[in-house]
Amino acid sequence: SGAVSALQILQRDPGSLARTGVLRTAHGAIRTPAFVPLATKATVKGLLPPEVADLGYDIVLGNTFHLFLDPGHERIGRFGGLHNFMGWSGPIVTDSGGFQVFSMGHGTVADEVKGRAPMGQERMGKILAIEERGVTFRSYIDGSSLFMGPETSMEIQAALGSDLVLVFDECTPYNVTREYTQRSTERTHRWLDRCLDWQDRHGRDHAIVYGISQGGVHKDLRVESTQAVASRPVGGIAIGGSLGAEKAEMYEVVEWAVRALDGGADPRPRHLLGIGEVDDLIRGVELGIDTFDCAMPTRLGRHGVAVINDPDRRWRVDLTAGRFKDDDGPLLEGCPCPACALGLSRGYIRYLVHARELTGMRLLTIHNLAYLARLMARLRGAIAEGTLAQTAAALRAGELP
RNA sequence: GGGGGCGUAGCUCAGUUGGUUAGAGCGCCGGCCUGUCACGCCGGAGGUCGCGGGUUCGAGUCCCGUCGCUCCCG
Repeated sequence: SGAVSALQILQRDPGSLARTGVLRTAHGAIRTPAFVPLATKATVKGLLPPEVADLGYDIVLGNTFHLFLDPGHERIGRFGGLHNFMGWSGPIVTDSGGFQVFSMGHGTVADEVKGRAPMGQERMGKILAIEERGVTFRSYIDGSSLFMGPETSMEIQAALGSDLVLVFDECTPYNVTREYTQRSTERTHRWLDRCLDWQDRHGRDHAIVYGISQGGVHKDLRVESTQAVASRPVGGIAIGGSLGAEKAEMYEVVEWAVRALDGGADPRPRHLLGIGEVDDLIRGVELGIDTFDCAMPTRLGRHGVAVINDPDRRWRVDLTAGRFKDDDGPLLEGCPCPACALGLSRGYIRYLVHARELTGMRLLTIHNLAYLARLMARLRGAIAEGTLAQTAAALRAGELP
């Protein structure tokens, strides 16, 4: 289709579906492919906006569901919108709240895929009903019963003033029947139309509305869903829902979705929801993804895990392990990030994390985000220079300091 | 000198009228975290219940002695 796209593609990689460009929004441009740090509750936990920008990030992600519960979108609206409220002048993407419907019922993605019960006691029983009109759930703030539907989500995101708006969807779980996935996906499409109707009547012109592809891990459903989303006047396409239990399966599902977009030629921006491990970002870029978001670098950082160039250990080192108590070596040899530049030892950082000092969480959050920012910058540069294949191979081998 | 209290896991403590493989929190060790409810989740190791006797079918629980700590009065 000849859809107008906010994404200006500057270079395509001849050997893959990858592309690099600039995604223009009312609050500035995003260099793509890009990783988007999470500012779920109006802050990248532990960091100030200038620090996030200085690490090389153009955009952050806020969460409709959480900000709706507290402090409320109307209050944020009175503060002039989320940009003004949190002091971030760059682009903001807001997740619609659809994923929270999933997590309130199933816990984390890893738990659901592995068939484990949700972690914690408070996770279950929060979803009261998922119906055609929307979702009724119990507030974790005060226990009250609240409702969110497509129109609610759009209204909240409008009040927040987000630049990239994600439509309200149901994130389909892995452990459900094909029939459930199909019915859920079709309902998500009807919700998409309601979101677009709302946008036509009340929306801000400069907001870029992303539809969300569902269909789970079923090829026909995934392709149909992606094409259904792309056939609507959406400004971007996000890939969501269950992507499978293993990475190989996930890459396959993502490729089905991207190839369903005019064989990968659709110029509109594509976002891969919730993915952010190092090898997944590399492959995602090769599969033509423009933006990613993920809790991994920031959440793991707060839990004492650093992202490092160690492919054999899932790119991680868990500093809370006792063996680091007396480790006077650097977090990552040769790392140019602001945290590593201080010359602090693994032993010190382990101690801070263990003592639950905020500085420990900050240092690892900064390091992890800096690592992913460098990774994405390398990938963008490689696509522009036509060296993606070699660069991706080097990055997979752990050659990024 | 007289009287009271306490000694249970590395730490702080629970242990019902004596009843089966002695618990918790924290710490320790290991695993986990992919559209985030920051300070989380799961699992594991670890104690001859200060020591010595006694009563009892059975004692961390009762009795005696002893050692240590602590409080009050002289």
